Amino acid sequence: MTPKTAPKIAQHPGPARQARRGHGRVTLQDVAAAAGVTSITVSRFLREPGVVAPDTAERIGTALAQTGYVPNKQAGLLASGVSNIVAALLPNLANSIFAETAQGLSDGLQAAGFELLIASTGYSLEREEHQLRTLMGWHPAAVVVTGRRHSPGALKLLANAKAAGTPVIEIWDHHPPEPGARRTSFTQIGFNHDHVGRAMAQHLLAAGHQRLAYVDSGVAEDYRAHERGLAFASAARAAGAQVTVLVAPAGDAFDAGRQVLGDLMRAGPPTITAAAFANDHLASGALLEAARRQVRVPERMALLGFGDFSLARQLSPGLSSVQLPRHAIGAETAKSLLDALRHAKAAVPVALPWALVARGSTGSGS
Amino acid sequence: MTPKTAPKIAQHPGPARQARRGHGRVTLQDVAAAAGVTSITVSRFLREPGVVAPDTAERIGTALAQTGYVPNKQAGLLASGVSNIVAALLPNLANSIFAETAQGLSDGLQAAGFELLIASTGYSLEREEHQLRTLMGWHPAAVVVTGRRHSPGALKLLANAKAAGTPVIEIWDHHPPEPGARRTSFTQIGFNHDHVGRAMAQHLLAAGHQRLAYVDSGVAEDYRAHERGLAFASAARAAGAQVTVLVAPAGDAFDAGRQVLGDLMRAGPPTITAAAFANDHLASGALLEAARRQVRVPERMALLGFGDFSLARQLSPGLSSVQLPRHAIGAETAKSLLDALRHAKAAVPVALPWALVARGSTGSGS
DNA sequence: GGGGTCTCTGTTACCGCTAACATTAGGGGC
DNA sequence: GCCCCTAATGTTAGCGGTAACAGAGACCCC
Repeated sequence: MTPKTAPKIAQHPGPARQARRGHGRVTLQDVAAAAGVTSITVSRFLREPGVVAPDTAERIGTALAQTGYVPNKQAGLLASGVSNIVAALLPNLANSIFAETAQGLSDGLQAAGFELLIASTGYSLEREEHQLRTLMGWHPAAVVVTGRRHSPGALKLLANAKAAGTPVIEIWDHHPPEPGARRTSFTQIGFNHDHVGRAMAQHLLAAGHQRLAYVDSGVAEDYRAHERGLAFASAARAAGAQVTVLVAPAGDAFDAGRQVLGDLMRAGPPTITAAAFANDHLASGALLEAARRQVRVPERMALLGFGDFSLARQLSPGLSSVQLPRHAIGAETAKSLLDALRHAKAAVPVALPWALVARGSTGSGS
Repeated sequence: MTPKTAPKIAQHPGPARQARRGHGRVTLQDVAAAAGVTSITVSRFLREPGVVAPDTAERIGTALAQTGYVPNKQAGLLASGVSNIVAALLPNLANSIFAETAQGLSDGLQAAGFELLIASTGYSLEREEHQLRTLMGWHPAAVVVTGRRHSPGALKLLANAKAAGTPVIEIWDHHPPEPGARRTSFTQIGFNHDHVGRAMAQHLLAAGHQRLAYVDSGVAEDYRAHERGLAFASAARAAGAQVTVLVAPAGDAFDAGRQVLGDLMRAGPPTITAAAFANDHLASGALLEAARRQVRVPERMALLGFGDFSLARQLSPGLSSVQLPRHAIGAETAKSLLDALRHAKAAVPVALPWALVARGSTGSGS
């Protein structure tokens, strides 16, 4: 049996080659045929309706509606060589902290006709590299990654991208380059976690506490939480206070926070009187557990969170926390990116504001 | 000035056409040249390393490492005509309810070499249609949408996709087709919201309540929450109870829940003694507000949530709620999808289990 | 030793679309 | 009438890969 082909009519010599066309989808050619023009005219019409003659435009419009044409992005991007894709890598989407950033990015990019391709890394550098490798296959117009720590392979991919003129932005961090480090530097949009850690310590010190604890995240790879802890500890110690660092157990963050409260109460002597947490979930768990155990907050134990989740101010006493530019990081990144792409220049780094919100759990109001 | 071209060496006649190649990226051709083979050999090596001779494989491996080749997905997918993309549309990513579903989908698909393209609709049918139109441009291998209600335009797109052999799955719902409705039916993977609403009513009735309220979501387009409310009300009324339906104000869901508690206390006579909520955030807000006002839960007011967020069992009393197959919906969808694609058949619908978890807020334990 | 089979690599054409250049028809100035 | 210019559309050759088919050796068997 010869392969299935259309009957040949006076065709040039050569073997019957199996046609690859026909995945059943409507192409520009089909639309063009229906409108009595060639495909390029339809292509032009789609990008700028004004350039074709009014009656042609009308026929093309009808043809488009009739056929239900859906443009093939693969073909379009390949042919034009320009990409309207922005690739973004976040540790996590389930966590509201990053979901809002994603939302901010998405809003800003969509308005400008860009598409967002998101992947999550689960805080693992290995997964980040793998995801990045996959994303780069789409030849994105820009790349957004979270934080300034990456695997060597990922760094190479990012450096290559930057060298090829693709803007690369690191979000959720804003840190001066390490003195000795020799690596390509990328645009940073976020805030300085050292500053936050220090401010958290100062807030507790100002309330008169001298025996402090920092409760680090159970996610070992969350280096930003770790950095805040280091800054917290060093600021507190510089002021003559004592600091214990605990690591929250893995699993449900509320439960972990509950459990940590027990550890905090048991610690000493000397007794710990105030604790700062890597995130609000942990802190909320501790606050709820304190209520259950009738531990007086903030008198016996002051609690300070990070992230200012909407739950924080609902508890009683309200949870003091650090309010973050969650959405702004995404929005600013989109802005910076678009600017860089439009003017073919590097994206500008941005340091975004954060604020320590004092509530009842560290002493002030309710 | 003539356009910049390479010096021509005894080239065939014809005008100098400006080269379009050269976006600065490494192509298969470059790798092939470095390895001393043709591009097709490298292409084969990439997909199945075993088919090329061992020493060729080694040279190609070296060439790949040297050049830092990143495959161009646009070109690959276009040429092969097969897509490894699954497009998914969810109302929201910031909401943990859907984030976990996305995670389940992503896990299942990534293991099978598929890529997930996610977009969010913000519960708006209009945005859904727009996003769907955009996503279809990638010619995905399968399409996942949330719920069974779509705009006419979106329905047409989905029907076209299904007709072209692309599996289409509706998640988070599982509902018998409406009798009169004339539309293409798609595979559903989720649960029946009528059943849940009824069970919520029965739970409160069994605890002896006769004056009930259903607090609907502030998101008008969340028809599933609305359906649960209708089923709740009709089941309760069938049992002789009275039902009031409230709509939560927009804005922060905790605050809305707090506010609703006030409304519930003020309602009557006769007094309302139990309320079911469209989600756990609202219910938690009400529960926290009840604690603040020293309203006794469940004696004076029983509260029942939906979603069983991790916060639910942390409060005291614990919030009774409906535990949902959040992750399973994603995982099952991935499974069903992969099966359908592998065997070129329709995806099988799945009804997934949910469970009403009784805690202190409706009477039982702590 | 001839022919068959297997392994490996190459040639050609094409995926669906767009950039660059070409062509045609009509309009206006002199 | 001729020329030039503009507006509208067409022709050709890719983008960077992959499918289908072809061909060159090596090996084996009778």
